[in-house]
Amino acid sequence: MGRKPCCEKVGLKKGPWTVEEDKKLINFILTNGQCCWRAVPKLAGLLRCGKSCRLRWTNYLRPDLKRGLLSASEEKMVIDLHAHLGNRWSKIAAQLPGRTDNEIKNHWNTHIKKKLRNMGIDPLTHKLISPPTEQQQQKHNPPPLEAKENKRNAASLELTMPEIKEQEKSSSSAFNSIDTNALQTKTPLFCTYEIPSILPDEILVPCADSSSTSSSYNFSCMEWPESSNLYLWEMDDFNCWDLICDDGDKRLTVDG
DNA sequence: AAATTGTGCAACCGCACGGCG
DNA sequence: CCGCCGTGCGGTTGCACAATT
Repeated sequence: MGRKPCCEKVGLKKGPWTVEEDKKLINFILTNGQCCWRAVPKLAGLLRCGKSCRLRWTNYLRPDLKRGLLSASEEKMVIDLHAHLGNRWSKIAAQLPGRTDNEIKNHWNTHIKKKLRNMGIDPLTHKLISPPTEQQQQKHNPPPLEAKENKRNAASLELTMPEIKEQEKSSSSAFNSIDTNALQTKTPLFCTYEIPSILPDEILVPCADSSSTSSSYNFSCMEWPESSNLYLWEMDDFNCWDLICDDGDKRLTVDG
């Protein structure tokens, strides 16, 4: 109530960061470490608000970030953790070294949600999407998909199911926890109403001890990819930043 | 080839929380 | 205890690029 904005917005730059700005922020943090974010833009000579600087650093410039798509095991972890924690992306990200909450949130919204829906699982509750009543079925025949996903879903179902089945075969599949019979009984063009009625806890993520907290959640069962397609920065990778300095016109890219 | 539509992701916004005086 | 301040979090938006028509 009546609280001051986090920063004086007049004259501040918004939108995508330039290489020049990245350089300034990186140089500042390497020299001074992470201090009061509010002071960072001023001290670093940036026309950004502190929030923006923090976000840029944590989500993109941090040297310990992994780049690239989440591996199958990471995806599985995200699903498991989401079942426990809900949309607490920062808590989920804390369990996935090198991943940011923003990245996981985006991946969830664009990939995982879709996959779970295609499998007849509600991404919010991690339970089977309940079959509609007869009335509902009459109202919505054929059953509507979410507006934004209609077209793609209709086109991709044939592609996604074999993918899912393929993943299923893999021991490190992101979908190990899903009842395989439920999948095998479905045709590529299955709809959610064809899902066999099995109890949600039969197909859903194997929850850890309910008494466990997010910090004590045991992932010893998880397989950590040794050399996935991920690109993990190491200390030597700070050298990447030399490229930034040498190449002022290009956007900062660090993906292999 | 051009126009339209869809997708993925970086970044922004506003609120909540915790520390401090 | 209260209010201020800085920071973190989660939801949402905007835009570039890809796919489709």
